[in-house]
Formats: sequence, C-alpha cells, structure tokens
Amino acid sequence: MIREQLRGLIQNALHSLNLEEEIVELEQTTDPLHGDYATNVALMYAKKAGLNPRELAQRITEELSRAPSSDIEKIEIAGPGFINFRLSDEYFSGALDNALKKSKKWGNNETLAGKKVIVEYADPNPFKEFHIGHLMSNTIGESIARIIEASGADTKRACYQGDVGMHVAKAVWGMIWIPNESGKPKKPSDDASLQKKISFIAESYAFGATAFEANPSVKEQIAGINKNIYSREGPQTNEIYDWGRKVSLDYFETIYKKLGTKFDFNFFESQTGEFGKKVVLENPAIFEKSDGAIVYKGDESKGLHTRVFINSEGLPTYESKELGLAKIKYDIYPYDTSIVITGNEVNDYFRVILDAMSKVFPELAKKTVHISHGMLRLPSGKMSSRTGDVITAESLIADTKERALAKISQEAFLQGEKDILAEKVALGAIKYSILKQASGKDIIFDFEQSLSFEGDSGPYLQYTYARTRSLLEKAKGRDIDVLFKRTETNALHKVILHFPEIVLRANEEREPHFIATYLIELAREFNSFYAHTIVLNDAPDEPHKLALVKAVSQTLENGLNLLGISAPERM
RNA sequence: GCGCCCGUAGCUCAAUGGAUAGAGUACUUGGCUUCGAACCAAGGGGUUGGGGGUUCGAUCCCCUCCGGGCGCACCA
Repeated sequence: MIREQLRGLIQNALHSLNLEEEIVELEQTTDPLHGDYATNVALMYAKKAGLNPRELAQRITEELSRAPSSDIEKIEIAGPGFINFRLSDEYFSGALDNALKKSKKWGNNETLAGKKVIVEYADPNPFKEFHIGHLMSNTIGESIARIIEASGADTKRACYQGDVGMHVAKAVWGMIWIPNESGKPKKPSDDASLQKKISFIAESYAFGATAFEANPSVKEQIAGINKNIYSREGPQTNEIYDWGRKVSLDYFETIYKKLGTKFDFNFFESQTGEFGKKVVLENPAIFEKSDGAIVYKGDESKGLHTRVFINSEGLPTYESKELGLAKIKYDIYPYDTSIVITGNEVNDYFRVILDAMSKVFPELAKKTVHISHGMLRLPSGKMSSRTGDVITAESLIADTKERALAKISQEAFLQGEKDILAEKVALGAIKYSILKQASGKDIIFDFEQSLSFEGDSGPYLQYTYARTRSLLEKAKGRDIDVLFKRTETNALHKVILHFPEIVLRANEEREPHFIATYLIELAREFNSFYAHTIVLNDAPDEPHKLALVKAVSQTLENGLNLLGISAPERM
C-alpha cells in the first residue's frame, strides 16, 4: 500500500539525518491544496533536531528526493512545516486498475487473517418485544461483524437470549392470570398468527410487571414461578413457558431474516446460568457470601462495584451467566477475540464481570472486548415495555416501508418487486440513521429527521448505486479502460481510492460510521461529477470515465455491504 | 454523593493533536427536450457549554465549574 511506502521513505530520510523516529504520522489529506498525503514529522522533531520546522522539512525533502519514485509527482513544504506528497497520475491509474480487478474484494484487508473472532449482538429477550433498541444493537453488530470478516478473520455471529429470569417469570405469570372481557382463556389458539401470539405475550408481560410492583403477594408468586422455570418443577408453568419461548424465538427468526443477519450460534441464559453458577461455586476464594447471596467484591478504588453473582434464592444473576457464557463460547469456538456488543447501560456491570473473569478465566478475559452503543431514545423520552410505551422494530420498519412505497414510481415495477424494494429502502434508511454516527452515543430518534430518504441518508447511497448500475447497463459493449486518453486525475478518482484505508480504520476502531460518512462523500462526489460530465459521449476519454463509474459502483456495493445495507440495481 | 459517558451551525451529526472546524436538514434562489431530479449548483448561518493549563499548534489531552445521560446488591 502506498501509505507504507511513503512511511518507509520518510523513516529512511529521518535516519539519514540521524533522527531516531518514534512515530511517523502520515495523513491522507482532504484538501487538494495539501497534496494527497501529508506528514508532520518536521514539526514533531524540529526541537530534537535543533532546527526550526521549515528548515528541518527542507532537509527531509532533500533526503527524500535522493530516491525518486514514479508514484510520487511532487513533494512540497507548506504552512508551518508540513511535507505534502502529491502522487503521480501513473500511480492513480495503477491503483484504480487494481481496485477494479479486486472487484468484490476491493477494500478488504488481511489484518485479521487467521484469527477467530466471535461477535455477539442483538440479544433480545424471549417473552419481550424486539424493539428499536435491539434493532440498533443488531445493526451495529452486523456491520462490525462484516467489517471484521472483510479484514480476514474467521467470523462467527452469536446471539444470547434471556430465556430465564424475572422478566420471563413476570410474562408467564401474566399469561396465566391476564383477564379478558368474556372470562375465557386469552391465550391465542395454535393456528392464530405469530403476530397475535406475540402481542398476547407482550400484553401479559406488561400485566405481570405492573402487578409485580403493585402487589406483594404477586411478587411472591412470580418469584416462585421464576424458581420453577429454572428447575422445571411446575407442569403448568412448563407448558406455558415452552409455548411462549417457542413463539418468541420463531418471531425473532423472522426479524433476523428481514434484517439480513444469520447467527451461527444461539446461546440461552437457561444454559449459561447453570454453568455460570457452577463456576462461581467452584471459586469460593474469589466469590464470597454476603447476606445470603454470593457476591464479587469489586475494587472500589478502581471504580468497580460489588455485584451479586448468585442471589439469596440460589439463582445465578446476569453476572454469573455472562461469566459462564465466555467459557461456553470458547468451548464451542476457540476464539482469539470475543466481542460482546450491548447498550451502554451495562457498562459498569461489564467492568466488574471482566474483573472477575480475569481471576477465573484470565486467558478469556484478555480476549474479551466489550463494545457498548448508546441508547435509541425518542424525543418523548425513554421506552418502557412495562407501560407498553415501546416502538417495536417491526412497526418501525412497516411505517418506513409505507413512506418508501409512496416514493417509488408506479409504472416501473411489478407489484412484488415494489414491495421488496420498499423494504430494502426502508431498512437502508433505518440502518444508515443508526450507523452514520459514532456508535457510543445516544441517538435521538425522530421519525422525520432520522428516516430521511434524501441527503445524508441510506437511500441517497442506494440511489447513487442504482444510478451507476443503470449507466453501466447502457454502456454495455463499450470500452472501459483506466488509462485510455485520460486528461488528469480528478477528485472523484482520488476519493474512490481512499476506500481501503477507511475500512482499515473502521476495523481498528470497530466503528462502522467511518464507512458510512465515507460513502456519503463518495456518492456526493460522484453525483456532482455526474451532473457536470456526460459519460457516454463517444469522446476519447469515455473509457476512462466508465472506469470511474464502474469503480464507484463497486465501492458503493462493497461499502453498503459492510454496513449491512442492500444495494438495489434499480429503485 | 461517587463512578463512567456526552456537550460543535436553528435541528441531526462529522472532523487521526495540525493548515481556512465540515456535511445533511431547514430557509432563500437557480437547473429536468442530453446517460435516473431520492439529484446538482449558489447563499447566509460558529466565542466547538464557561474558565484555566499543557503544546510550535487544542473541538480533541489535563484541571475546574455549568448542563444532560447512564450506573451505583440480589432485574437483564
């Protein structure tokens, strides 16, 4: 890669000036006035060299020009002492040619080659809704998994679902006791729609959760059900539990399919709980008894809390389940890195879990990385499934799809195609709105603002892609050639070539938004080019223009794929 | 109260310690008889929450204050 080549040249130059460089910073510039790459080494090492920055830059430049390269056209000193590299047209042609040859692999790298990585995300709870917060986790997780995959890792996707615990007990209690107007059992019949069954479970949960807080005797009953679910000692609870669990899981599958996620592993709390409890009990030196519970005493000076791992009922909590999960995952898939993606509300718990893990499974703790994302909040405030104030992923997708349908021109598509396309566009809008910003921060989710189809949006990228496809379709049979009769390397050409470095950075920082913002820049550059240039005009530079269009098309396709957004050929 | 995160244009967000802090949106205007107008072009809009410090250079690092979010023992 050109970056490494330049870095090497700078290092050599510094060496010959007897400067022991520690860091060579090399920046890909955005302003064409600053060339294509710039380094600040002269500013950094001026003091050490006993020269003023511009003098040092002069010396370095002299050293650099001793070994001319056909890739470099010009080296300039600018501003306070930056050294700017302008690359040659020859380099740009070769690089574009290379991009086209790589095709679907354009942008990929090998930084994680040979590594096994498992990525866990989404983590919805059976018996509760799959709401827009899960949608956020799924969108970010899927994109991170794809970026890691594109960096050469053997990647597995995992979903961890809370099929036991108090929330389940509340829902089960609700399903048994929820009244209906005619006094008959409210549970939908087996041939009822999945949607109907899911609504029943959600209502039951809300009913149970409210009663739990309002009525101490209900609280006791629910605690009893909770125990029965773990031990499977109640025939009535078992039956309704098994029914609800299956309905929930079937329902989630339909959502994953829609979202384009395929999990390699499903883990359940019913499984991690038992094992996690065993691990905790086997390590009495690490976990101690306190008020009838078993806790891990976090080091307060490091800001760690004391957390309950096994409650006084003898049941494992979230913490010991997570501990067990790390090992269960490893036994199935011996990972080099395990990435767990959750909302940031569990940050402090996770720090305690990792601290405990560093004592129980030190080698696994080192391999575990917790990534948290912000909350998806509504302008009205926080969602609550207890009060029924939630937006489910399905309803959001359905509403957005309606709006997309309204924009699709009537005559151009068959009815079936139209529906599929509207869903792609809707998901593109939703996913992009989540991925366009740094994932650690909360997103204030406003329908009008967030789900735009214009400007800084998913559909803008999809539209641009469809445009390139349509143009390439019309150009069938014509020559495509990066070199032929090119006048000069334009801005679009350069932006295309930034792609691999963007993917590299997104992988290093595990931040999909670098790709999202880059694709917008690329699309904008292309649309501007498109508005000012007639591509198919039989002019001598037509083959080169077509090469640019093709490269933009491929870059958008690959980039959208990394975001988990589909790229329709027409829209 | 303690800990972690955040504060950038009216709004939603970018910016690898670098050069003149950028996009979208909204608003005002212009462009479809040329390859797709979900597009393009132009315009105004900023004490980067306040104050101090480190640095050749700070939106970014440190301190402090203000404002917001999340968490702080048997829910996940």
